[in-house]
This record gives sequence, structure tokens and C-alpha cells, in this order.
Amino acid sequence: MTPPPPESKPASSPAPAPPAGLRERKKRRTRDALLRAALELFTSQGYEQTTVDEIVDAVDVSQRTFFRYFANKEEAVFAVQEMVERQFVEQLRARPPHEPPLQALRAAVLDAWNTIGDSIEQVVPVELHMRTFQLIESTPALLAVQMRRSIETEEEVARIIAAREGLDVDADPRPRVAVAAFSGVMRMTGRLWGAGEDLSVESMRVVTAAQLDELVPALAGDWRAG
Amino acid sequence: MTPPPPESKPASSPAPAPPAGLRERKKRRTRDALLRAALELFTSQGYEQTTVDEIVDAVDVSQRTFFRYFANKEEAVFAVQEMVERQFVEQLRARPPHEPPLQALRAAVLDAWNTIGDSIEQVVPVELHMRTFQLIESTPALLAVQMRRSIETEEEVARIIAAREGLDVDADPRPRVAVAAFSGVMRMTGRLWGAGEDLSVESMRVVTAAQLDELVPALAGDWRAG
DNA sequence: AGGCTAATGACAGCCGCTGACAGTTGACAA
DNA sequence: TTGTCAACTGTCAGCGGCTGTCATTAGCCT
Repeated sequence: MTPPPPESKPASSPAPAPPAGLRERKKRRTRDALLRAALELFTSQGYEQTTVDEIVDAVDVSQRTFFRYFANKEEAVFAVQEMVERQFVEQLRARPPHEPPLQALRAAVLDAWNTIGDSIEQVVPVELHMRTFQLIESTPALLAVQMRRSIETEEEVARIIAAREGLDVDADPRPRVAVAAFSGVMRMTGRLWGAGEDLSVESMRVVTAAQLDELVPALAGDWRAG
Repeated sequence: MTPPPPESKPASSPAPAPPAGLRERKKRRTRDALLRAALELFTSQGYEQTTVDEIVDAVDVSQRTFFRYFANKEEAVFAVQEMVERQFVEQLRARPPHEPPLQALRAAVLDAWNTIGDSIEQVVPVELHMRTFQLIESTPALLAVQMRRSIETEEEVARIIAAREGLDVDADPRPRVAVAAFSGVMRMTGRLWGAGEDLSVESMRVVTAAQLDELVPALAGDWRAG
């Protein structure tokens, strides 16, 4: 639907390789500095309370430069998030094709959470990313964007699932429905985790697994029968 | 989590009763006029392409007045949407308590779509509301807000379901999980409907019913076994 | 009629964001 | 090395969403 312009992102690997030229390296440094400064300010004093001017002052570039790296204030918040999502999609594509849909989805998320740590650290401290995640959950404007992003991923995931099963997404409703239900639980899980105490990655994995285990039972006709 | 301030909304009935004094009636008229003008402009020339100044010029009030009735530009878009959501929640509360959770949810949505027509018409033409729905689905910024609103409703609905079953939402994960899965499918359904041709209310009901019927089958372990 | 108060208008100003233009600095070839 | 080109950046001006403030208007009540 809305693919990013080809030159704006590497679009290949979750952790972009270190670029060759001096110019490219300089760009990366500026971008990373802006990113870190932004996330640090956002998480410490709030998203809306932080002006773009504060961010650029911390990095000592012009406001215009900020908007050349990030289309808007929000985009800075979700730069890392996007890496994680791509990681998930890749993991899903790598699942053995004989797995049932739900099992593949579940395994892909949990695997993704296992391996992203390293990729993230190359850009910002993982702990900062976790605080950012919490910031998103507690800031309505950011939560809204998060939701929209997640439904954009949904369509892509639905197509992957359909392909695995040899189905047409437009002919058979099950791929989209399954992914929609799965995504609903994922979003709810993020909310629960963000509201909780333990902000570790392991905690995230535990909560995720626990909620997913309840998906099928929760849809059973009569809960009291079980 | 974030209840609106008591005086900002009637918060009682989906279709607020006609107020007594001349002052109140005048306020209602101004608000409705702003609402209609806004939706009309939004749906005809796009949300971002419409400035608040254009809206207030059409109604001949000051810009400041617009922002006294609506906290921001978005809120005008979702004023009617909110009526519909409240209607759904009320329908759900009215379901017989012996119904299984999913069945109650399904019946509540379909009933809501049956009865809202009249309530809406008191404020704006139903056809305009339907176009607005489509506008939301095709405008990223609005879709984002829509998503956030829907997860705010989710928690309330989960508590209703839990109460029906005599459960504690924090102790038993199934209410939240079931509602999350259900909501995921609902959102996806709205997206499908908005992308389709038939913008009628009946079409909405048909699509909704069809997608919900697929929820349980879609989560079955092996689709090929069926 | 006249005082009280809610609703409105007018104005100034902040902040996010964009277009245009000019200056600077790496890249690359002669 | 040097000159040219293209990319990156800073500066400035300006729009649109949104808010605070204060004076003005207009329904309400005695």
C-alpha cells in the first residue's frame, strides 16, 4: 500500500551494514545522534513536552536537518520499532511450511524477540528502546500511530500465511481473519507488558507466550465447560 | 484509563435529548452545523486538504469557536463514530447472560448496526456518516486515531464480558484475549468494507457476519484437514 | 430594566512542518 | 592537485493547528 521511497531506507537487512564513504558515515552519525537525543528526551520528559528545537539543539544541527532525516516527529519514535517488525516478518518467512498458521506466527514472534537485541544495540541502547516502547503505550498520539503501523503489517503477514497454505487472500477469508485475531492479541499483550513492572525482553516473551496460549481456549463456545 | 471530563459530553444516551433553553438549542445548532460542514468538506476534498478556517467560514463563526466545540480537527470526524460505539456497548450489556461470549459480541454488533440509523440521522445524514467511515479508512492519520479509540473501548468490553462470566479480568486472560481477537476481526472487517463498492449499512452487516463466522475455523490447527 | 454569566470574537503567539534559495563539503575525474 | 558536480545543510519566510487572554455579545433570572 504505502512502500517507503527506495532511497530513504536500506529496506534489506534489519541492521544496515556500515556504509563505505565518509559522507555516508557522517549521515549515519547525524541520524543516530538525532535518534538517540530524541528518544532520550521523549522518554525523560514526555513526547509532546519535547519540541523539535530541543532535539536539534542537543545535536547542534538545524531544525530543517531533523526533518530531512525524519518525515515528522513521530517517525523518530518508530525508527527502531520498524527494525523489529521487519525482523518478525523475516522470521515468519523462514518458518518451515508444514507448521499450522498460528504455530508459525507464534514461533516467529518469539524468535524475533530472541534475536533483535543485537540489531537494536547497534543503533540505540536496548534499555532505551524498551523505555520507548512504554512511552508509546502511554502516549495516545503515539499509540494511535503504532496501531496504524501494525495494521499495515497485518496485510503483508496475511499474504505470507495465505501463500504458505496455498490460498488466495481475497478468496479465502481465513488468512486475514487468523492474522487479525493474532494481531489483536499481540497489541493487547504489548499493552499489558507496558503497564507492568518488568521491562525486560524476557518478560515480554513470557507475557506474549502466555497470552497466545489462551487464544484458542478463549474462543471456545462455553468457558465454564472446560 | 482516560475518561472524558464530565461536562464535555452528555455521556448518557446515544441520541441526546433536545435541550430546553434557547441558549442550549443555539449551541446544538452551531455544533451540528460545524459537524456537518466539516464532514461535508472532509469527505469531498479530503481531511488534510481541509483547513479549519474553511469549516468556520462555511458556518460563519470564528476559528476559536470551532476549537471550543471540538478539542481538535480529528474530534469532528469521530463525533458520530462515538455514538455508534456507545450503542454497541449498550447492546452488549443488554444481551442475555447465558449466551457464550463470542455469540453475545456478535449479536451486539449486528443489533447495533440495525438500530443506529435513527440516532445518527438526528445529527447528520446517514449517507454522510458512511462516507466519513470510508474517509477514515483511507486517511492514515484518521485510521490511526480510529485504532486508538477502538482499543480504548476494548478494555471496557473485556470487563463486560468478564462480568457476564463471573470472572476477574486480571486473573483470567480469556476475556481480554477473546475481545482482542474479536476486535481485530472487527477492524479488519471495517477495512474490507471501506475498500469495497457497496457502502450501505446492510452491506456492512453482511460483511461483518461473514468474517465473524470464520473466526473459529481460522484458528483451527490445520486448515487443510477441514 | 438591569445585573450575572455563558458563549463568542479578536488578537497574539507557540509549535510542527514545508518550500525556496544559498552556502558548504565530500566524491570523482581530469 | 584542482575543478566540477552533486549531496547535505543552514537560513528564512510562511502556513496551519491549536491555546491563552481579554473584551464584547447575548441568553437568563429577578
